[in-house]
Amino acid sequence: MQISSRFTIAVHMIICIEAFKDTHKVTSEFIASSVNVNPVVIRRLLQQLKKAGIVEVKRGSGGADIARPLDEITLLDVYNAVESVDNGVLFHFHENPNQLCPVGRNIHAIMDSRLQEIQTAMEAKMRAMTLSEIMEDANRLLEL
Amino acid sequence: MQISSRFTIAVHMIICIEAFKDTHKVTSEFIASSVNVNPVVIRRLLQQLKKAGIVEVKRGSGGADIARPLDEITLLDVYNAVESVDNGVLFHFHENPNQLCPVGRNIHAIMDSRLQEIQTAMEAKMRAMTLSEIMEDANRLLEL
DNA sequence: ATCGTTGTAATCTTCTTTGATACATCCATA
DNA sequence: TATGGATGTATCAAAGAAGATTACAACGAT
Repeated sequence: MQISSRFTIAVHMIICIEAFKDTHKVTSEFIASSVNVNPVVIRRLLQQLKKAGIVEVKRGSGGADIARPLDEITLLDVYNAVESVDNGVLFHFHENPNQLCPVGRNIHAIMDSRLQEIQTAMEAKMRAMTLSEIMEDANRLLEL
Repeated sequence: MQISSRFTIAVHMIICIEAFKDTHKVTSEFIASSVNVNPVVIRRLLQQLKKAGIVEVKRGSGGADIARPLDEITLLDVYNAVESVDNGVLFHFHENPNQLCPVGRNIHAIMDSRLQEIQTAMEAKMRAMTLSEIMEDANRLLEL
C-alpha cells in the first residue's frame, strides 16, 4: 500500500503558488493544469492546506497564496494536512485479534511501541525538510 | 492512507509459529483463529513469507515453521515480503505532471531524492528490529 | 449587476483489500 | 493404497478509498 498522491500533489501546489506568485493569479484551474488533475481535486486540497494554516485562498477574486514563511512549513506539516487518516496512525492493525489466545491478547503490547518508533523516524525526517529548502532547489531548476 | 494490516498480521503469524512450535501443529486454521481472519488470508501470507525465505510450509501433513534464525529476520524483511507494491516505492506520485509547465517538468527532480530519503529512514528503522528481539518481548508476556 | 472563482455536495469509476467458497493437490499414516 | 486433514490457488463478492467529473450556490472585485 502506498501513501496517496495527495501528498506529492500538495507539495507541487505549494511550489506552483510560490513560483508564479508574481506573474500569475494562481487559481485552482491554473494549478490543476500544472499538476494535471481535476480542479476540484486542487480546491479540496487547498481547503485542507488552508485549515492547516499553510495557504490562503481568496474567494470571489480568486487565487492562492502561501500563508506563512516557507522555512516554517515542513514536509510533515504538508503531509499531516492532507494525509490525515485514522489519527495519523501509519500502520493499519488487524482489528480483532483473538483475546483467548496468548499471542492475540498480547500482540498490541508487543508491537505498538515498535510501530510508533518506525512512524516517528519517518516523521522526524519529514519534519527536517522545509519548503524553503525545496523552493531553493526548485528555483535553481526553474529558469522562469 | 495506511499501510495494510498484512504487515501486522504477518508479524503476528511469525510469533504464533514460534510460540506454539513445540505444543501445536501450527496450521493456517490455527493461526487464523489467533489473528481472527479467514484461513485463506493466512495461507496467502504464508506463501509470500515462504517466497521470502522466512517460513516453511508443509503440504499434506500441514503446519508452518520458521525457515531461518529469528535474529536474521528483520521487520523490513517481513514488510517487503507482504507489502510489496509498486517496486517498494512508498509514496505514490501523481502520474502525469504537465511537461509544458516548468514546475510540472521539474517536480520529480525536486522531490524524488527527498521522498527516497524519507522512505530510507523508515526502512532503516525497520531493518534494525529483528524478530528475535520481538520474540524476547513476546516470551516475557506469554506465560504459556 | 456581472463575471470569474471558490466551496462543496453528489455521483461514478476504478483499484485495493479482505472475506468467503470451492476444489484440486499433496502427504503421512492407518 | 485408500483416506483424511492440509495446503495452494482460483474465483467471486463486499467494502472502502481515491480520484474524476458535473453541478451549483456563494462570494467579491470591478
